[in-house]
Amino acid sequence: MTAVDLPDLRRELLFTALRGVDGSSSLAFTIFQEIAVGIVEGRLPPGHEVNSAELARRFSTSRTPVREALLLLERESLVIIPPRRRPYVSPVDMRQVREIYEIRASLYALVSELVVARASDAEIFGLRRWQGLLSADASCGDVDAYFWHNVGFRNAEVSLAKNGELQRRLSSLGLQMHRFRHLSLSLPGRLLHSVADHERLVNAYADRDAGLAAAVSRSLVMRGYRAIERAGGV
Amino acid sequence: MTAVDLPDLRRELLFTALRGVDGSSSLAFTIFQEIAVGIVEGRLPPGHEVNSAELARRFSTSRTPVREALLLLERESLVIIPPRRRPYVSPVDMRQVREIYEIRASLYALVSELVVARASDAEIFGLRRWQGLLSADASCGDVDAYFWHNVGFRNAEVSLAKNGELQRRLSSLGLQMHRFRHLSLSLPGRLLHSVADHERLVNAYADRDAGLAAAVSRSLVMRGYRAIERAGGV
DNA sequence: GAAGTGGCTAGTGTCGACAGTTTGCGACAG
DNA sequence: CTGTCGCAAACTGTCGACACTAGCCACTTC
Repeated sequence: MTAVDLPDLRRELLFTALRGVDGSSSLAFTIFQEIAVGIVEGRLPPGHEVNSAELARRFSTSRTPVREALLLLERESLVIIPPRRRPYVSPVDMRQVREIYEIRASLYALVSELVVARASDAEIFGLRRWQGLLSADASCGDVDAYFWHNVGFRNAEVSLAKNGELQRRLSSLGLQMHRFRHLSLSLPGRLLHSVADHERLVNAYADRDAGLAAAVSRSLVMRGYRAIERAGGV
Repeated sequence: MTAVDLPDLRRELLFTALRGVDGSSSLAFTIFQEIAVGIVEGRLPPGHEVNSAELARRFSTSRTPVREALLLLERESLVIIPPRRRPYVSPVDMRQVREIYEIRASLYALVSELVVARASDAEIFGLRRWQGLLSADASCGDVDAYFWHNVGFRNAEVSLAKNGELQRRLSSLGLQMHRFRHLSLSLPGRLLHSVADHERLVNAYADRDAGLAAAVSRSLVMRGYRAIERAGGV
């Protein structure tokens, strides 16, 4: 991977499942992506006010597509639009983090159950490839690569669950979660735990043990939450 | 309840958790509600094309708020907006029904766990009031009243879980689900099963048995799905 | 000096209009 | 009679403009 196409790949991973949802013009979606990336990467901090006229100038377009983009951002809870007032980047508090992780834990447990029920042996074997990448990243201590390969692993997993609605909703939650991801993985020892969990998970898949897979998935997510908690919150 | 305020009450139950999400003008939200009700009640059948110009005329407004309303409808998966083509009411197929029920089952299981962990005894006791209404409706065989009291029960339950994100997402799923609700409850014997389940659920809450409550919740939802399946699908 | 009041500015929500695209219909060839 | 091409109507996406509201500052008043 070069430094050029890596960001594209990342964006791809973030927005794939959401693209289909957007039926409106691709112009609005482009603006939506641009701002969303700015938010999840922290360039636009929580509380930062966004000005539709200024955005329109910056993207050299009128305010109409910008407004639609803002609506899309609101749908993903990245922006809050008070009536008749300026939209602003939504704040992240510890309460919301907890809420999102609770939902994710439940839904990934469901994913695991569905994978066991519906994925073929070949498909499950395909997950081992991702797991291998994760192990390699962890032993290098490459937190960033680990994170993105982790996203890839989860995307692969979710698509094996063969539930499009679930995929869409998890993707939406994922976008939110990327805002505080740096807190979750940068703790010492965190990567090794995570690698061990992934290995247990793939083994549970191979054994077709739905209960175990669900439990591991759930604890994997909640371990991430507790890591943030231990790091002192957001 | 009179015949006048009943529809309002119903609309309230359907849209409460979504209203906060909408930051845009109340005009767009009003149009959104109007069309959404039309869709979930079947007046606008799947595949029906909606014309933004005509809607603008009907609500005596311009096309801009209508477009925003359509975006809101798309966010709830009630409408599909292909690029540069007319939006149309999204079709419901059995696959999607299954997908939604799977997610709902998981999330209501989570709700039950959270209720056990977080609700006070008094709050749990409050659920018994709803349960009483359900029993009464079932013995009268009043399917319609049963349905709406059921919605009330679930809303109460979800609010006891004290997870705002979860509430919003379940509300969104609920809107979808109302499109095929009539299939789920009108089967003979269905109501009695459902009443028994609710009783077991409230008892599990009172006993603070998280595992049992989650299991009952899950099976309660999936029983609804199997009822639709048995009725021959959508 | 503090509190209330009035105008001023920035910015949203809405509107009507226009360009580009899709769709439906009819003419025409095979 | 059937399938294809082309035109006209319809509709979407986008634009610039306007009214109206929220928030702010200076000014007045007690």
